[in-house]
Amino acid sequence: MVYCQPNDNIRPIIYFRIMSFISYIQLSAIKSLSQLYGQAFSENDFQLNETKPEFEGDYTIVLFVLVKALKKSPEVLGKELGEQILKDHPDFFSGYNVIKGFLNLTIDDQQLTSLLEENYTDENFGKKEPNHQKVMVEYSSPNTNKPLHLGHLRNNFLGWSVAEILKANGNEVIKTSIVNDRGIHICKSMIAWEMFAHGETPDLTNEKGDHFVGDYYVKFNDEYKKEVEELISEGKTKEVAEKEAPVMKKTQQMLLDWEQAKPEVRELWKLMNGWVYKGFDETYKRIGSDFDKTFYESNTYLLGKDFVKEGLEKNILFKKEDGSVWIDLSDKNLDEKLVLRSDGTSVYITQDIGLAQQKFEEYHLDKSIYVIGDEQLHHMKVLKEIIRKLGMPFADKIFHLSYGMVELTTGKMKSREGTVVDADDLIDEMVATAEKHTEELGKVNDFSKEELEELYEILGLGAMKFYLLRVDPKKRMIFNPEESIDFHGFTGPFVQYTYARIQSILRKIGSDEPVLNIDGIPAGKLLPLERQLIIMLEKYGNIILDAGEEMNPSIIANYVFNLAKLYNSFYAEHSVANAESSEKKKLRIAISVMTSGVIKSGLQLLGIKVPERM
RNA sequence: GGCCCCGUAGCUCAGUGGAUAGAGCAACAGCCUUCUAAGCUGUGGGUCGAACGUUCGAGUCGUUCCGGGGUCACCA
Repeated sequence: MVYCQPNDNIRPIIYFRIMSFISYIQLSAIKSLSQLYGQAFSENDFQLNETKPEFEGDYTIVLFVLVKALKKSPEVLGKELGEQILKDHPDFFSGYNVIKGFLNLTIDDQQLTSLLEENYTDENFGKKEPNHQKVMVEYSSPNTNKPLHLGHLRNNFLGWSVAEILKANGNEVIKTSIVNDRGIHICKSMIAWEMFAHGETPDLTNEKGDHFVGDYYVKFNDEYKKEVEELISEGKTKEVAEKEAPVMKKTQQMLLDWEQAKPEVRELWKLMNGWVYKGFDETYKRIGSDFDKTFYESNTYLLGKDFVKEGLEKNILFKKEDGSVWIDLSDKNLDEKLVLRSDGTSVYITQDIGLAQQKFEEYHLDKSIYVIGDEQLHHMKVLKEIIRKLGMPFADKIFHLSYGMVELTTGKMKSREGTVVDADDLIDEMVATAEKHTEELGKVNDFSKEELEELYEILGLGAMKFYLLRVDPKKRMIFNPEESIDFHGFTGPFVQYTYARIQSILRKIGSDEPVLNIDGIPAGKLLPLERQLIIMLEKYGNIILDAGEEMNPSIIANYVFNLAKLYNSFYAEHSVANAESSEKKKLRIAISVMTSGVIKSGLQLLGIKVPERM
């Protein structure tokens, strides 16, 4: 985004607050081109890239397109433009070189140290001013008949992180969840509990409520399978057996009773959902998921019926002979879609229409984001289309942030086959791994028990969140237990380690020098790694922008990893505390402070905390 | 079958139409008397699924094909 024209009367340092290097260079090039060749240019007339490490320079203008337009050889054009840019912005650039069709520009060291000095203690570096946009992010949205599993974790981490990234881009964000607290699946657990529990409760068995209820869901399926097999052995067909199994009939009756608000059914329902919520809350608290507003399907499942009536009157919807109501989407390459059953009850999509409407009315949203798996791409497309056809104004403000399934190395997760990775178990395992590694290394033996436990949580969850967020959400991912448990390389703990390492340096230096108030970082020749770090730090603002536009936390994860990697190379090469001169020491302290700040900030956008020591 | 997504190193993944396609893991070889070795440095490993096409230039864009997945319920 371009905010203003570069002007030689304004010192470049001013731009640091309002404009990224890359924007500044782009405008500089446009201006110098116009001056040179007497015609107007735009950012589409050339390409601006980061210079590849094997060449000298920081940013590169690709000249080929210009070569064509201006009918000059790349060498001549590059030289003329390089000279002109340097002449126009002598403070900002210190040199250029032309190789083939590439004009490589080098930023002046003084600009880099100025940028560092301006920003190195700024906790909000890279984040944007409020843009007065209201965005709702719906995520998590669990069923209350079984505990959360690995797939839910990807959803939760993704939703939470995207919400944070959107906040960092200046949006006002409302996090919500729609709890799927009613329906046949809940009744299954309820029936099984009535049949087999003999009054047991999570308190009596000392079990987490969601797991407790989930166990009865499994028991239901076992019983159901048994009954179906019995009926088949009595000579019934599979279809008939599945319909007539007594336990299934009971469950369907219970659903009807629930809908008629039969008190004893509602009471049991409330009781068992209460157990589940208690279990969920524990998990949510542990993984850091939170919601500004929770919708319950039991409150929203009747919504949307008004629109059916209205749609019928406007002839947008039509009724079939059996009384069911449909919408024809064949003009959008979609089929006819049922919106009301023949018995007059609503289907999933009917409530979705109603809830969407409620969200926009209640919160005056500019955008509504749904974090839902990609198996519902079709459903969300249909929903959007129906809303558009019904003439609701917010159809284009609905965005489905779809993400791929998490699969295991052994294949897909299936709850009925017991091949799910339970969320709580996985977290425990990751935290235990963190404990194991930490004990082996023995660096924090002086920590109290409480401090150690906190550290294990930070590291275990950091590893897990990073593992699930480092891949493009759109792609389905394979969960490899051995790899996920690795704390080396492209992992959360690696990045956390870099942070802790910097804190260690600063603690040691801080005792005799003020670390956070360096007056005047001296100019001077920067070493390659010093330059690279400052240039990389400067990019953070654009990274936040990209991640926001794409709604993709993996952009942050990749950036923060590369930053940590670069710092570690720097660390191995140059000493901060024992720098060659006091000027270099000041500079490197500032680089270290800013690096740790950006790491902390970036990880925070992923929902990952940083330890001061590890 | 229609529509949608994916195919890059042994594995997991990066890669705004631009220079010799990059990381991590795994393998191998080095580096702890100096700021945390959960680290650093190096080596090996690729017909970017295939073929055409567009372009000065294609892993990236288009078409076709091959392979994998999803989806097309009076389920949620």
